[in-house]
Amino acid sequence: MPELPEVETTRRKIAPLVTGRTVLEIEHFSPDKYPDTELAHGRIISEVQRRGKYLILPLADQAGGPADYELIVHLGMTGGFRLEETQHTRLTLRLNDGALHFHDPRRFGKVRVVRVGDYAALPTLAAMGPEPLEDDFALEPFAEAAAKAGAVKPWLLSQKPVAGVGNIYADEALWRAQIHPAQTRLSAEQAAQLHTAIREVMEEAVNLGGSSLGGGTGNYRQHDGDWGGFQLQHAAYGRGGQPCPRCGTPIEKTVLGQRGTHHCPQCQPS
DNA sequence: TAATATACCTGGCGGC
DNA sequence: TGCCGCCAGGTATATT
Repeated sequence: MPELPEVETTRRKIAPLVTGRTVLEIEHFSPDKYPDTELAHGRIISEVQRRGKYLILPLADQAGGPADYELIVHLGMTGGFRLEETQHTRLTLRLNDGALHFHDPRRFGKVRVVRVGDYAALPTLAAMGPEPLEDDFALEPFAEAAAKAGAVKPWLLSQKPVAGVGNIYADEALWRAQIHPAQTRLSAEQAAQLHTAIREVMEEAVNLGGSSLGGGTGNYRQHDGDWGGFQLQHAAYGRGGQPCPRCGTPIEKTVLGQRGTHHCPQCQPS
């Protein structure tokens, strides 16, 4: 399922296909699910930005002019862009120079057009924490918040301490930092380990094009059908019952905050 | 205010 | 072989 590395990979791949293009029409049959998309018609996509797991496409009414609206896209669990229409195409972005199809089997994805910076309808985006791969993801405020936080994994998934961490990368980062997912109030040393682990995991996953998982409908693939490669590096996520790569103890699968959670009971004691 | 629970959604898969 | 029900999980919303 798309988390920050998968969304960043999508951003890099679709940017050359849409930047500078005029939106002729956004076609779909779900006005409730994809509101205000008609506001994009006739506008020019000036660039493709990313904030956490959201893609943000600023829209200007003339080439080189300031953007007055933004097309916001969240891939949900199964969303992605395709060059060809599929059985699960939910929305089509028709441009003056081709088209992109939003493929989303489980319909958890979101697409909407808003005034620039007006994220009132997207509270998670409005309250998004710092980007993990940017300099503003500073250790000090992270450690300060971690010292007061509840269970660390749900805290990470809230997007407030750091942007873009989902279930897979939360499990992987906690495994690397050797912290139990349910631990509360991290020590300064643990916060520093986790801070480093989040950066490492995200950086490696972005470099490998994200994770593609087999089975279920959670398959993430890039717009051209390419698969990511980070799933081959998973140490904990999806490896319940298999030996921990660090100590050999079987990885335990539990449920925490309604989410499947994987950890090593030896390396990540509670 | 914060933490926790639930709904949304649908294809794959295991069990019978 | 076919049917049934569980499972996956990011976000918004409701509840505690």
